[in-house]
Amino acid sequence: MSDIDLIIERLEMRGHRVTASRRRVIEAVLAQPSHFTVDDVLHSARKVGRATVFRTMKLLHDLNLVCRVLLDDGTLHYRLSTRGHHHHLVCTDCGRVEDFSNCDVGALVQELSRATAYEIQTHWLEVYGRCASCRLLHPRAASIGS
Amino acid sequence: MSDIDLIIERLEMRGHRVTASRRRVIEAVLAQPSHFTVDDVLHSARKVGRATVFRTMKLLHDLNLVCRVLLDDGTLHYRLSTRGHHHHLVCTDCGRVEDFSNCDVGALVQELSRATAYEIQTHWLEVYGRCASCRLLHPRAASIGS
DNA sequence: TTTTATAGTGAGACAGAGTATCAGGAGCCG
DNA sequence: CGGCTCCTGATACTCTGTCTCACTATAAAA
Repeated sequence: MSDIDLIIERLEMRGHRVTASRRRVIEAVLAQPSHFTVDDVLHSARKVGRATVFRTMKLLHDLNLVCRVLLDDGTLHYRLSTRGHHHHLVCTDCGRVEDFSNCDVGALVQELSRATAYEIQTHWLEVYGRCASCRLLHPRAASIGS
Repeated sequence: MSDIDLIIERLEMRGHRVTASRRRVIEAVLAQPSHFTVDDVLHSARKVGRATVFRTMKLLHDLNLVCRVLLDDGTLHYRLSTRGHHHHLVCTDCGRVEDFSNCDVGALVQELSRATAYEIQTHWLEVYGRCASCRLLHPRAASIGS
């Protein structure tokens, strides 16, 4: 079963209608590189209204089929979610994004919960750095200044 | 020396002019509760143009006098930065924000760096939960649904 | 297959956050 | 005090996202 069919099945399971526009948006999402903006999808999925692209992205997010990545510059990107809860390591040069989930945030959160009496619900962690190839191409470049 | 004088001194040190508008914005920032939006400052600092408030907030952020908090609903808030690097624990009911810096993210980042060959530059961590008083007032309320 | 209730759509108006422009005003330095 | 610049405020604009509403198409019943 192809990726798109899996997603469509998930939509049906939740009682959402499978429309032509939704198919087009999902196809566009699947055709994107690792991460992308709503605008990218909008340009890729021709013949679909702007509002519908936003609505569909929100739907996919609600269904945990897609997750958000906050880039260094404050812009919000999306990417297909492969696993459940995980975090992102974003290369500030080329924009490549790695997932990681083998993190100790769980322990930190427990400690924090005990210390503050908060009932921790969720967290958001993004890590920024430069990937191996960018470091080879531009060793320690342009890292001064604002 | 008062808070405002400290900030002004910092401005001067970096070669920025100390203007009446900047004073008014800084006073407004100091008068805010723990966290606030640009809009809050805008309403509090009367007689200062919108653009100038944005410019001054950005300036304060660049000078590390103020830091950003990403709320659960996606809105960006500000707060005075008291220490250097730290993170936020945000109550999703009342919006209260706690700082914490005694976190193990450093170890996580080192491990991550070794595993991925990234040169880690920075990270962004926000934790969301419900604070003790909100849990007392509304025990396990309204946590179902979207 | 036809009907039907209603979820979904698209165009465009709207809203909120932030930036660009530019003439005029105010700081800082000599 | 004079003047070079930085800064300001008004406003137009951009960008992202939401709302509205008349219309359409889906899914399920008949």
